[in-house]
Amino acid sequence: MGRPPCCDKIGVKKGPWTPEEDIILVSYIQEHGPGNWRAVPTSTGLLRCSKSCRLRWTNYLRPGIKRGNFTDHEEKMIIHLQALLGNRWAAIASYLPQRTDNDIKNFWNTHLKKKLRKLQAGQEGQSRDGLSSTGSQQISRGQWERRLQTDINMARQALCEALSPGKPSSLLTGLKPSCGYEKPATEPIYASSTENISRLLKGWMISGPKQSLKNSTTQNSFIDTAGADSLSSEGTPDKADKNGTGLSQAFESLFGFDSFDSSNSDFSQSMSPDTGLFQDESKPNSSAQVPLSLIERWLFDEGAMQGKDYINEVTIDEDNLF
DNA sequence: AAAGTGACCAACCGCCGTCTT
DNA sequence: GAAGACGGCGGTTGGTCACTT
Repeated sequence: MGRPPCCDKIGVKKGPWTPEEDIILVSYIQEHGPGNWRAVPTSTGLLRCSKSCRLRWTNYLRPGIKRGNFTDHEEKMIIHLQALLGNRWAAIASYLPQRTDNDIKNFWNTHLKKKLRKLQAGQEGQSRDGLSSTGSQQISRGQWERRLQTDINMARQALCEALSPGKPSSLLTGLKPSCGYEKPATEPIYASSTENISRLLKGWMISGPKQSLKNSTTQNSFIDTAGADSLSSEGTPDKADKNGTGLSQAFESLFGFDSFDSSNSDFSQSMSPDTGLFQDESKPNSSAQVPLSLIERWLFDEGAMQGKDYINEVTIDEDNLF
């Protein structure tokens, strides 16, 4: 006999999360830390299955998530890593600590696929003119394989050194805080969690807690309901991010902070790994993580690319594109 | 102004390996 | 060892918004 079910199938709510639900989930995790998702619905009263809670946390509420436009740097890394790893979004995301696998996947499907398709179409046009790219792609593939082998070795070495107490490793200096070690003081990773939380609170204020209050008796005392009537009760918080009047009070009430301005709030610091609140929170594959700086160096090795546009060197998996 | 279309993205679904009983 | 739930992952869907006709 296995374990008891995590949640009942009946009575489980689906669809978009309300800001209220977000707050309940965040406050629970603030208290208990992420993990043990099975207990979340029962402990919080959320009518969500544990899977949904975990997904909401990892893809939206988790501290340090960067949203919005991908930088050129990130874009290049994704393209290169996708060519190397395939559609293993979680693995790719492990090299982009501020991005979720879902985000990367969406970005790939909506932007990069098209972009690369266009580029390939352009290349095929060139090929027809007598400029075949097959040879260079084969060379490139060989280079990747050699480099991959090198990186695997380096990762192993880093892991060994990490597991050897009292033996600091230079390789580890570029590792992410999710590995459970002290991050460099200047590194901003996981520092901007307030953006997520403030988004949801702002969204709540915009959309108004009116309807969500109908179904809940918790977490509501701090909400200023003024102006909520003309607004919908559900929806993605950041899509309604227009004003946040009264949010400071709400935030203070919930988390005990004066402000949640993402740039310099106390909350931002409190949610950072240094203060321990989410120290246990981790991304996959942390222990065997290849140091980011090494990967980046490898990814953007000018010499390997011979000064050409690297995208043209990427061997594109047709199955992933079409 | 209304209808049509495409882009974007949050969330669901189903599979698989791991873990617990 | 077997059964079944958990946790994680990748693929896909559906709702919303913006832009075009």
